[in-house]
Amino acid sequence: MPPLYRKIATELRKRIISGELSPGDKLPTETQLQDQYDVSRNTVRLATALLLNEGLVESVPGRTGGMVVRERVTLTYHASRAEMPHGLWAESDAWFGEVRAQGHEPTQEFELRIEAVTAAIAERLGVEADSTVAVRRCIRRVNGQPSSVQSSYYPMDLCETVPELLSPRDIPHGTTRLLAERGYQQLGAEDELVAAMPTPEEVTLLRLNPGTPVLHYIRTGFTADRPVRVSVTTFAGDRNRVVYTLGDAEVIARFRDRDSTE
Amino acid sequence: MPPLYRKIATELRKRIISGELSPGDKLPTETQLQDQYDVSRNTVRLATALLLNEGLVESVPGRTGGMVVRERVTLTYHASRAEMPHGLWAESDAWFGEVRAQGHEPTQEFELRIEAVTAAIAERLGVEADSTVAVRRCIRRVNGQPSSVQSSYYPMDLCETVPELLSPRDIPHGTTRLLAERGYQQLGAEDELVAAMPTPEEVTLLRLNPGTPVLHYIRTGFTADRPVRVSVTTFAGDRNRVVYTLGDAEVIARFRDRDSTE
DNA sequence: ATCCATTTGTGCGTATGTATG
DNA sequence: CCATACATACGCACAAATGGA
Repeated sequence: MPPLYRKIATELRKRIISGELSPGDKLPTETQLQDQYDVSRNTVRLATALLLNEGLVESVPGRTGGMVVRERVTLTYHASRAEMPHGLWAESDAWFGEVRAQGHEPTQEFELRIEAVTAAIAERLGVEADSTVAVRRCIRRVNGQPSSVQSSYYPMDLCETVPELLSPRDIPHGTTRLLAERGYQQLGAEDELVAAMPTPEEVTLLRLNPGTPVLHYIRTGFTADRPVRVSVTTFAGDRNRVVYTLGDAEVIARFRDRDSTE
Repeated sequence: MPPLYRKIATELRKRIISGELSPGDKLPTETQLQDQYDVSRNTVRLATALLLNEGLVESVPGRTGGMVVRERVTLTYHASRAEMPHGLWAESDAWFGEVRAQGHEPTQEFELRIEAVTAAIAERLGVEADSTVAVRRCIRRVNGQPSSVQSSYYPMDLCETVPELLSPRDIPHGTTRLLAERGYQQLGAEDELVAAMPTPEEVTLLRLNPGTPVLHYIRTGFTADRPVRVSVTTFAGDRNRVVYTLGDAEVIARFRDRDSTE
């Protein structure tokens, strides 16, 4: 027999998932739920806290506020199209194009820092634990709302050959192409994907609601000799999706076309 | 100025992240925190609830219990190695091999069901919204602990040509190879990755602690003509990582070797 | 096997603060 | 300014789980 607050949460959750309550609708107020279930306000709040943590609702204070059922808009990020392997597009160009194609307005802000590496980055980048790296950080927004944060790490010795990396602005045709032009051609990459709960820093950066997980997407790019770049992208979990196309992309495109014309 | 419970959570979080409190260590008890910060028990519990939801700690009731700092063991799933494109391995064989290679003991249980499709599956599988599909469900455990749940959906017409799909047991060399032998060669696939908070069902299935997100991994497999399979894998977010190798896998392997021999 | 001490879990009541229309 | 919603904080009580005496 589950405790009261769980039962209340379960009933409300059902009403949300079934569609009886659709995005934008409001749950009964705390007072209404108190009366309805004949419980204390504290118990009601335990129930709604569960739904908040599941990301099903968000709370809006004020006269006309309440617990509002959240909407889920998903933006797709095509990882296998970005910067690989005969990279026609710069990664940021690719992202801009994708967002626009999905009917939204992309913006991004760049930032450059020189930092000491963390253990996780050092290992992937194949540099000493106490070395410094150039970090190109980029906040990407969709319709003004923060959507993802990307930090790209480059070994310092690379920046001597390619000083443009130290520019705190967008690089016109993308860093991948720039590196290739200077003899560092990215031949392979390894992508890692992890779901996690955000750190408080990520919460403020991405304006995450409580209960929103993030998707960490870590790409390590290799030339023939060694890793030349590690980029860590943090996606707001409820607003993003990462997609890979494997094998023959034609068969998939063909199906999509047939699908949309029928 | 953040509220009291957030300040307490922030201090405790710092001690965990800095390593002052390592996995297995216990936070001060609720009573100790009450005295230490001179707050009510409720406030202390609001603080620890945050850490619980971030997955940093888990609670153990009882005499010697407490809030224990959680350990993070990550298992790697190589998505680009599984079943594609010249598929040497069956997907489950591949998974078994990977888990063993990482020094753990894999087990899995199969289950077969015939179900009406959901909208999400119907769209990906290219079938009518009211049609039925064969669902092969598989719970994968690592060292006895549930690690991921995979549901593979096949259109019913496929099961007439390939009746083995309806077996509620493992298929020796994998369904991908079986389908290929019957003329349904999987030429391409599309993978989608999404971070989400688990449904209560997923919580019980995967024995998830509160505050643990999941990683949904959806693969749609295509023959030259159409989708033949959709598999939805739900990974416990704190115990799994999905990896893709893009481009020239050699350059990455070379670096790994050099790395491990030095 | 029993009881006890400790710790977290659930639940009640109350008061005051803050945001919004 | 007020009414209403959620947010923070206090206090209390008892239940459930766990390990040790």
